[in-house]
Amino acid sequence: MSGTRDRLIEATAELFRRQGYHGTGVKQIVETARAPFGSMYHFFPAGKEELGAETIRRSGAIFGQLIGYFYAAGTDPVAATRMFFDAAAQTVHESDYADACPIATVALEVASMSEPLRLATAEVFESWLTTLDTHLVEAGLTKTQARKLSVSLFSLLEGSFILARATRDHTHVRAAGRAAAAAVRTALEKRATRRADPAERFPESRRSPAT
Amino acid sequence: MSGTRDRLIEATAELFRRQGYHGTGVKQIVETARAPFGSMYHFFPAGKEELGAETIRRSGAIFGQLIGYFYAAGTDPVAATRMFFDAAAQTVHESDYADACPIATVALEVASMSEPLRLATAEVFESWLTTLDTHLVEAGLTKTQARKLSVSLFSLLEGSFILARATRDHTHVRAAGRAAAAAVRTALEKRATRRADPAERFPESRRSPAT
DNA sequence: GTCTATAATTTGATAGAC
DNA sequence: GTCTATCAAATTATAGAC
Repeated sequence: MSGTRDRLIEATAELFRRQGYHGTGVKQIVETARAPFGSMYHFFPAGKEELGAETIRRSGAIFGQLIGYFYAAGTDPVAATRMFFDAAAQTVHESDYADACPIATVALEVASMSEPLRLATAEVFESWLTTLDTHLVEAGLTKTQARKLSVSLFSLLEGSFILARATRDHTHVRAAGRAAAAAVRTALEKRATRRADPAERFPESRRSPAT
Repeated sequence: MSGTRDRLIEATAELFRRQGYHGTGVKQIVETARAPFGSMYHFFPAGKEELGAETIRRSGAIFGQLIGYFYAAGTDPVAATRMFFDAAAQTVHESDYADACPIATVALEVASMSEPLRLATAEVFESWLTTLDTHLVEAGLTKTQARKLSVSLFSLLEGSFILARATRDHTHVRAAGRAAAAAVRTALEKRATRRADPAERFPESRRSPAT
């Protein structure tokens, strides 16, 4: 059917990832997509903002699937974390520091500028956190523990993406991945400890002198 | 003398933080700074890019001083981390999710677009890491340990800023701060352990069955 | 649905009077 | 150094033929 619409979104996604929302012009989008100018406003009557929202959701879904692929059911969360960050670091490096998070740049740009676009980025991020939550809960964490850890994993990834792209040093993403894996391991150990040692349910007991 | 130049930079800094580089027009800058249009090109002959680079360095220096204030000599790094993230979360909240990192948006925007601006952001980030490194080394970590931890602290802060602004939930920054403080505490404990127990210098020994 | 021409506005930047 | 008028180009968006 209308492959043009898809090409427009794919082209926009690629340009947004590298240049952000305001750094990408509509003209550049239709040129990249090899689509006629008028088709853009045919498929997206509300213009750039509508195309932007659609692109954010599409890019977010794809990246979310990638997260789900690494954090698949039955996979060790510690290993998954290490592998995911390492793969991300490799992609950042191989793309010459162009391809990191597909929507982070746009998210920061529109956070205080466009409520529809901000909402789209928020929904995407929330879906990523939910994916991580689910897997961490399967691994034994409570929902509260899982959510806190998911926020840390998200932050370590996104923050290290910023640092890597700015300094052109992808090892920052690997380093953040090591810290992330350690955080996951610690969280899982705490769970194991609590289950194995009921006394640990009383935090006050930890105030006793170290052995 | 020329307060006009300073006002231009200050206005640009404020606009960049909220709207990014491409989302901020030169006209808007001079209006915000209440400066005549011509003055901009008088003080910054190379135009927006030159003003942008100057602004990145200025904003970066101010935020770097803030980091140095929290991580002052003699301060407990764990407490400093918790307090810094909490203060950041509060600022994000009180500014209605407008004021987070002063240069992160610009850093992502220009990473693949302008080498002079990218370099400015890289230098700023590097200076922040160095400030953190110094304090962590004073607290007893090796340079290698300190740098890894600094990258994690940076990433947790920047990543949680993205999440907080997108979702309009500043508690994400607090949560990341808790994880950051925990990472600092763990790193310092490892240091203490190694100093107290020379056997720990041989990682292989940890492979022995748990007691 | 496709494509071109063009409108309307905004962009970064300059010239030149004061 | 200040300020205005203005430029050329790029921006988003529309109209209308095909």
